[in-house]
Amino acid sequence: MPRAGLALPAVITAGAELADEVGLPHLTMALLAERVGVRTPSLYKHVESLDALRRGIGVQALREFGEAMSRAAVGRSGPDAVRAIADAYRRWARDHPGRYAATLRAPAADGADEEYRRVSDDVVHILFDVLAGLDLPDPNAVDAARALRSALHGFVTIEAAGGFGLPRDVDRSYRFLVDTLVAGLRHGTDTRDGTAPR
Amino acid sequence: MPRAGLALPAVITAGAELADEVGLPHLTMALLAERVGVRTPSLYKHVESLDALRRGIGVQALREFGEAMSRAAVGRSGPDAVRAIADAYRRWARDHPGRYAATLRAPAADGADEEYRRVSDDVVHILFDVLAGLDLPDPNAVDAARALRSALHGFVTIEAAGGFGLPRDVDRSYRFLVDTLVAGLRHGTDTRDGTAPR
DNA sequence: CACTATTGGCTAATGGGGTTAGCCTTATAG
DNA sequence: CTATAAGGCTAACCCCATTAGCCAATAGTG
Repeated sequence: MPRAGLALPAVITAGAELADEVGLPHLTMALLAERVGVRTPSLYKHVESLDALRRGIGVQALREFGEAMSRAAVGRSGPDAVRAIADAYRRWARDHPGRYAATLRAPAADGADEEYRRVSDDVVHILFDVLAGLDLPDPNAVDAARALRSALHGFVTIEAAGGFGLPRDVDRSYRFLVDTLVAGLRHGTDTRDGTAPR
Repeated sequence: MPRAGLALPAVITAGAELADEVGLPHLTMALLAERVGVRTPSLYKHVESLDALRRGIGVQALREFGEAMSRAAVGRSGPDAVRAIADAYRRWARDHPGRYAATLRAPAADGADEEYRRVSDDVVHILFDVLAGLDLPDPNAVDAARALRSALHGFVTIEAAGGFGLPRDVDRSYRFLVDTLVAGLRHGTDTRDGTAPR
């Protein structure tokens, strides 16, 4: 019954581009409205709220992000694949800072965000799979995936915030991080108590 | 000449507490004013702007954070010290989410933020020092410090955002991350080309 | 102890951002 | 061709940051 729906996904995409340009915290309904050539209140015919917009950007971004990483892994295996994925991870985050920031979201109330959790899991599975090709001595792949994800996310975030003193050497540091982690995973942790940190 | 100065640092501290309670993004001048029992505009007699408040919280937080980590390291050395610091890092970040978030700041224009850079460097030096006691085969301590910092920050951030699916096992995953990284550092990366990632 | 400069609080006001309500036009389905 | 609903608009509200300008209390100073 309705008319041509050109807006819904287009608005999200425009929002994502804007977020990349001005930073997610500076993404504003007013700014987006101007960008798409509409008065601010009109946006609410397409998006429920600013928060919903951010969520939409996050979901869309996770999809694109996952695709980019998958693409980077094809035809590679082992440590080479891990490195390729790590590079793709960092490059994508740098090229899409607003989208990347939208990727991390507070836990949406009571599982309301079914879709979000799904795409998020998809991305984690990519890490999971690439680590599976590493013949890890330690069977706990969940821990390994979390470790890799933490390392990549942390590095990329600190870099984006300008947290590393000197701008030079950052590429090498990233390579070092990835290689060190892979080396650690392959040798296994020589700790044998399963005690949680106090 | 002025009168008793009870406000300046107290306001920052109150702001830090509030940030921990409601989250840094929800920290507002109005809220803080209410908290300290004053009308909103009065805050501007103590703080230049909301952004300055956040910066102040960040600097103060970095000091406290550094102290907590130093305290955790005394009497320990080697991998044990690294583990202790890692635990202290995570615990502090969990106990002070608002302060921790304030810790990461965009690069303040042109070196305007001398003080910030200093306390930030202090914290990095702690990591630096604890890694020095590890007898690393690879002399590049800067890379090692960045790696450790990235890993810890990434883990803590993802955890705070509720990014890990299941809440259980997180303690073990953290331990795994730290041990894996230490193992990797000790064995050295078996990569020998210094080429930056493409 | 009185005097005065200054601090630290207040009210009023401005501008911007999110959001809602209600109107009106226009394309589309029938 | 026409009824309908999507999609745009203006007006209005509330919350927040920030500035201007006023006033009381306080702390040095004589």
